[in-house]
Amino acid sequence: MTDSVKPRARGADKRRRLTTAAARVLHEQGVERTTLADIARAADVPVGNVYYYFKTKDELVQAALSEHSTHLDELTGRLAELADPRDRLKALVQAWVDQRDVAARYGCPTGTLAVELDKRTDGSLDVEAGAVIRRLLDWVGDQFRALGVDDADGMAVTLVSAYQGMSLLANALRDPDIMTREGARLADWLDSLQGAGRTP
Amino acid sequence: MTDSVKPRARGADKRRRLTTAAARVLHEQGVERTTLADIARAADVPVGNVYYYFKTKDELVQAALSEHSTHLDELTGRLAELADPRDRLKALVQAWVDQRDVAARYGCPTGTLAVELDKRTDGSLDVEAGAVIRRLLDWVGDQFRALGVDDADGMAVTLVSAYQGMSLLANALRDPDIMTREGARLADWLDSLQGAGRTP
Amino acid sequence: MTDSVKPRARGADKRRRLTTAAARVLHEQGVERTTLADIARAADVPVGNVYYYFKTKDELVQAALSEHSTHLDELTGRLAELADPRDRLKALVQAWVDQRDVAARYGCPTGTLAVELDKRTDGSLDVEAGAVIRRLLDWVGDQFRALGVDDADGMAVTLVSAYQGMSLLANALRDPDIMTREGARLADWLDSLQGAGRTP
Amino acid sequence: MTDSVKPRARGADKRRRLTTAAARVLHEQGVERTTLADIARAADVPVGNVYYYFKTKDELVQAALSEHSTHLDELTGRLAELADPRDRLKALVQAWVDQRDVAARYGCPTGTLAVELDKRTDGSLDVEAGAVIRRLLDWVGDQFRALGVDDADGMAVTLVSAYQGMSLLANALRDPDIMTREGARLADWLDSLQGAGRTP
DNA sequence: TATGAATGAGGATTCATTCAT
DNA sequence: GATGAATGAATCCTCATTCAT
Repeated sequence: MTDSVKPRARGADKRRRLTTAAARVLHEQGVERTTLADIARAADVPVGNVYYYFKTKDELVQAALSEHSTHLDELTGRLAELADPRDRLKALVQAWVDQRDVAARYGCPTGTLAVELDKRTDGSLDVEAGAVIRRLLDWVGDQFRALGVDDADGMAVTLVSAYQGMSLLANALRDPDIMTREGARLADWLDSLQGAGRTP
Repeated sequence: MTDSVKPRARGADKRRRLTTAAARVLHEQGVERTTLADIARAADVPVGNVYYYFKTKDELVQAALSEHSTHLDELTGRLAELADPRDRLKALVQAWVDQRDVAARYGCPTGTLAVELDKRTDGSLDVEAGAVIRRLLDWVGDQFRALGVDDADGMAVTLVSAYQGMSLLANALRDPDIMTREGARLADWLDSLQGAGRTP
Repeated sequence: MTDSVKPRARGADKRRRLTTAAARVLHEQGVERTTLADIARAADVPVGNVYYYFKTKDELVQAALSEHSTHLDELTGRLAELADPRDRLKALVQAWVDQRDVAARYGCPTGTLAVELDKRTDGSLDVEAGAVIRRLLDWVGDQFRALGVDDADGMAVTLVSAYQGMSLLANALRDPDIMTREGARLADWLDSLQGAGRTP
Repeated sequence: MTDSVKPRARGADKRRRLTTAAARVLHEQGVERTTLADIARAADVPVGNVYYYFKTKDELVQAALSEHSTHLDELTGRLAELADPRDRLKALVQAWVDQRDVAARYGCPTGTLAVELDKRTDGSLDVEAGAVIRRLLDWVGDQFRALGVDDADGMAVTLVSAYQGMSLLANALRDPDIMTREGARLADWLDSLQGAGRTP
């Protein structure tokens, strides 16, 4: 019987639903404009019950951050199957471009979260948002290193910076095509790199 | 008598103080975390008096946006004195780098404002934030055009995008050096461009 | 015209009404069982407006404490008009007895407040409640000293202790007569004391 | 088999643990500031399970009250072994003094519970708290009667009153020495009693 | 114009109690 | 009997906005 597993399964399920809903709604509405009731509604969970799973709103923000971090892991996991680091980076850029419509409407989930959390003077969530970005930087840096370029970490900053910048502009101008065009430029840049890289 | 002028003068002064305070405090704390009382206090204006000058909080946000727009005008005005468009762009980049400490703490004023306002579904402030960024894009595009490069507007997007991206990363990682390094890279890139702007 | 004074007067008035209401309602219902709405209603002030005068619930508790402290001052002020310290102490006891019905229903305002606040592990209100009691102890000690008895402070503890004890018992047993009987016993005891205060 | 008994035994054990925990935690934190979860945790019983043993929170308060009542019985039971009623009363006072540190931190368990419950307008727990105190009064009165003093019940009120008062003061001032000094005074007073008592 | 005061609609959080296994 | 999970009513507190003078 799966019956005996059900309660716990349902509990885990609710936690999952709340996390997913939090990630989505916080991305769409921002942290401050999102009420717990919004998240609860999106997850189809009674408001009072949210606190069984998350003691504070900040813990939900934290969970959303972890969710984005997990998405990053899944993405880099898939990209790891590509043999050539250059192909991995190009596939990463392509993944960004594929998200152009969401980015044009709501920006990069992690980037916009970081922007909002960095306004805080209290708490440590800002640091955690930075940590997710740093993990992306590290992975990108590893690929550049595998490519044999000088200053792999500097190039990682350039690439991720370009991604955050184009997402912000696409969002501010509500124009997904910016993602497409800048993505193409980045792909060309990656193609042009010999062992020693050139700037875009 | 200057007495009769004083009230009006003081009125204009208050409006100005409120606008300046709004620009600064909204940048530092974000729109949602800033209360009218915060701005009133920073401007040394009684809370109840704010509404004489600004009918809603959004009007204050709007005023802050205009303030940033004015700053942009002043900057481009100064840059216009440089003869070479390439020098103008390089000076622009240098101006960004000069702001690195503020950027590392609070991000680009206009960019972070745009990120926050873009989360809204109501109002039109998001559009206005985009408009400020578009004016920067236009000005940069004009310089690239003067330089004689192909796809001047596309390059403008690349440059402004890089600025927003490096500001966001510097902010998220609390590292002003990112601004310095990426700024240097952008300067190199501008130097490497073939164009009418510089004699051989 | 008193019109121009009115606003401030009304403001001060409201603060006063809130303080008085807080002192009474907190005494009657206890700190934890009293909601801000209870106090607001008793003072006939809209709930949201309470926060204009008191930033937190604890500040209202604090105000209630000050109110009791003021009552104590007023009482000792009146007693100071009596020439003989023994008479002062006896009048103090009489004042306690006069409050027997309130004490039988709700206990000593300061004592019960202290009991409740002493359960807290946070904040400093418990200390302040103790301070009010200590001021009573000090005043009583001064009278005993004036009477020329040995160990005036120890006797003060005994007297105040007796007051707190009889109030607690009267309250727990809902029997005001306990106040009357113990009050009489205390008066006898004061009379029996040898001291400089009374000629033979 | 003891197997079939075990569950019940365990059940009784849990009930006991809950009662003991309730008595302690309610004394330390007060009724209103103590959550069922606090008690459950202190008793190492799952929250949801508490309701198998106690239908409401008030029943737990009631159980705590009974616990204190039982402690009183145990104490008077031990004191009954002393032949002289005066010695019994002096031993009672000594028992109070022995608890001085707890009293200085949390007050008399029954007294502070009574103070808190007396603020209620509903329920009957306030009466029950009074009943425990009355049983103490009755026992003390019996001892005074055995001593042959006039107005034994009045003297009982005086003695118990002194105990409650000194506990409250020790608690409010966080000073256990108050218990020691007042205890000594009470012992002297008991010693000084002839058949017909004198007030302290 | 200026300003202290007022207002009420939320919003996060807590918790006793109940319920489904 | 046992227990994790669920529920919703309450409560404190915030704040944009309005008002009276």
